[in-house]
Amino acid sequence: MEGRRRPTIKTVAARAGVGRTTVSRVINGSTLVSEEARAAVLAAIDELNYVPNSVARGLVTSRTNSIALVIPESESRLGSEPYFSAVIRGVSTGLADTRTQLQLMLVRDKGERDRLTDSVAERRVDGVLLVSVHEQDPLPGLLEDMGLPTVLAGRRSPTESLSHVHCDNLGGATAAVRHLLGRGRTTVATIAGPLDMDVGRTRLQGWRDALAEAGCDAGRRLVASADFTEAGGEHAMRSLLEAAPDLDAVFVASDVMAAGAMMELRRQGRRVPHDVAVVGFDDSFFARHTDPPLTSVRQPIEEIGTMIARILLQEIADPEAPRQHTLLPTELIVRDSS
Amino acid sequence: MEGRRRPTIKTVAARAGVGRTTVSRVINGSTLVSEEARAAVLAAIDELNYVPNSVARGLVTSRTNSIALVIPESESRLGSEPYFSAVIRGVSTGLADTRTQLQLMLVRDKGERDRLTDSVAERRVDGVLLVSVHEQDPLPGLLEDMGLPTVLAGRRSPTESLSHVHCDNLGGATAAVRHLLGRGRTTVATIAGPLDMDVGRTRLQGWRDALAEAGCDAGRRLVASADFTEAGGEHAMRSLLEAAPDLDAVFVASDVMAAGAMMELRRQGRRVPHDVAVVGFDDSFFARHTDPPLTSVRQPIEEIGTMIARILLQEIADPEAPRQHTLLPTELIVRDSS
DNA sequence: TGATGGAGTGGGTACGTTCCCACTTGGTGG
DNA sequence: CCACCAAGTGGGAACGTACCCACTCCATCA
Repeated sequence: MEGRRRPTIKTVAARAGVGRTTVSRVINGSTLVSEEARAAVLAAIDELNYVPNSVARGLVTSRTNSIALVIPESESRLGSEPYFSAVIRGVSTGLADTRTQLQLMLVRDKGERDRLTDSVAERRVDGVLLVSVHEQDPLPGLLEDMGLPTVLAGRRSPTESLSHVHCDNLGGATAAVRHLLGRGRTTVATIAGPLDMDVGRTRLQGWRDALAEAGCDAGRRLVASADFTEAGGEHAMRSLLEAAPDLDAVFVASDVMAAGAMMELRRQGRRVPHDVAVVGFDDSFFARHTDPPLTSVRQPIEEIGTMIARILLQEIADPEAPRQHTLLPTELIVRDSS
Repeated sequence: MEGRRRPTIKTVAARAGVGRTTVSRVINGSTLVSEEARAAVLAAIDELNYVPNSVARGLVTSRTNSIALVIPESESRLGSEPYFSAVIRGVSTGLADTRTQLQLMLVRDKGERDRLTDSVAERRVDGVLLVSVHEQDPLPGLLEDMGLPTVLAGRRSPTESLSHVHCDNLGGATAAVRHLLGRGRTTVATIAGPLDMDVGRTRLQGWRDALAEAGCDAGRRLVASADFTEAGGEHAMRSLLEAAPDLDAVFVASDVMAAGAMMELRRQGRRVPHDVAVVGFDDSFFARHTDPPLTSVRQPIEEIGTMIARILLQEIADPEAPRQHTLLPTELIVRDSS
């Protein structure tokens, strides 16, 4: 009882004693169907165990009911970076009561990048979610030109034209630095994220703003930048200690980098927080478990994921709708490292 | 220059002055095409910027060139559990030089489970990758009945019929416990994973085996089990300390649970490793950063992901091929917690 | 009573591709 | 000189659906 092929809309129509169109109407919820016909069709669908072929449907509607989540990281960041996991979970939540499927595309090198653009060109997805975009990334512009609905988590620049959702990086960073100053620290350095990303630049600006308003030094020797990886944080910490051995606090633009920085501090015999206070960003789950537990700026990553998914669905439904720019708040979580 | 619709195979054929079939042959690499025709077609494709419509292709070939990765976790495990991220990355690597797309399906509740089976019934994927399967999970059997190629990371039981890749949980667990005994510990408890999962039972068995071979107590009071979450680990540690206040070591079946267990130990004033030695499982990236750094059994998670992807591709290409069962080695990484 | 119109219906067609098959060539064997 | 074949080719059909449109009812209204 397995040999028979899958039933089609035609089979159902024959079984229910109606035309194909009527079956189609029932499936798609049209009201122009008599109760009688509807009941017959539903019974037939149930008996035959019929499921519409989404590929055939996609051919005529030119919709695939699936979206792509693009994670363009060359390094091993997905492995260690809870950020991406949280976004994925949030996106999945945003799609929860939809029939939209989620395609995950990790873009780590040229080859994967080509596969991505091909896939998009083949119209295998109705829209694209972009995470962790760099300022000069050609992909967003490409997608915009193709007219494919696109929503970003984060933004390329303060004048971002595409719909996007991001968190209050400026406010979070200034809050972190004010907190450090409030604890009596006088020489607050920073490990910034990549400076070709808005998130990197904005958090750095927050550091600058807070120091400026307190009349403190915000010289170049107190700034290092890294790529959001642990090794990057370690290396940046090393160069900071060289350039500014007198620093007594560091604001680090991500928890993963902060973990690396703390390893380097320990290696050089600086105690946290006694000698150097440390504040991270993200409030990752492991911030509670570092030695000492890490003070961090919490951002609602999962919520960002949910929102970009919802906004994308709206843009797919109505491509003419105006672009949406959403800003979510951050919150400082104080632990023992500061 | 944007208004025109996408070129189809017909457009290309007209441009190249050949028939549709010839274009199709060129695209699909058939040898029965003259050099002349091939060149003309390739030129036309290039000029028109033609990309085959994969949906139309899928309709006739009944292949979608995409597979599903199913992550069936009701809790917030994807967020904190580096395991899933590593699997995702590995799978992506295994798909790297293929044109196969990866669909991610988080199954957290009944609704998402229904969406999943519908999606599979609609034949929106060519095959399925299953992670973290519970013994009584109906899904693997369902997929097997449908004749849809399926590969598991882990297994339901030692007699698993579906293709799967897993690591040497038994060997890893015994190595961990032997290590603890070798350090002079005498009362080694364990926090096992869920006992309705093979991975939970097997790691528990490894603990038993190692204690038995040393002639040590492996009584029920030394066993607690939890759901691989941090809170679960905390709670399990609490009940262990109640039932066996004399314990001087714990083998924990995952790093995340170990992190929770260490928090509880600290809360109760037990020093790690002085009073209680702790060994985890997974060697997650944060094991180096816990306080103290966590000894852990390393398993090649990413490699597991890559292998299940490759095996699935093989089964899709040849559904009659025999099922494959692969076992990968583990390795104990000793740090300060033991 | 005949015109009007809305509800309900189903056949034809298009979506863009692959595959089957029949057709043309030009060369080779008897 | 006539089969014969193999390489190369292209038209027709099929995949399973949604949508356009024309059609039949039957109630309503002038």
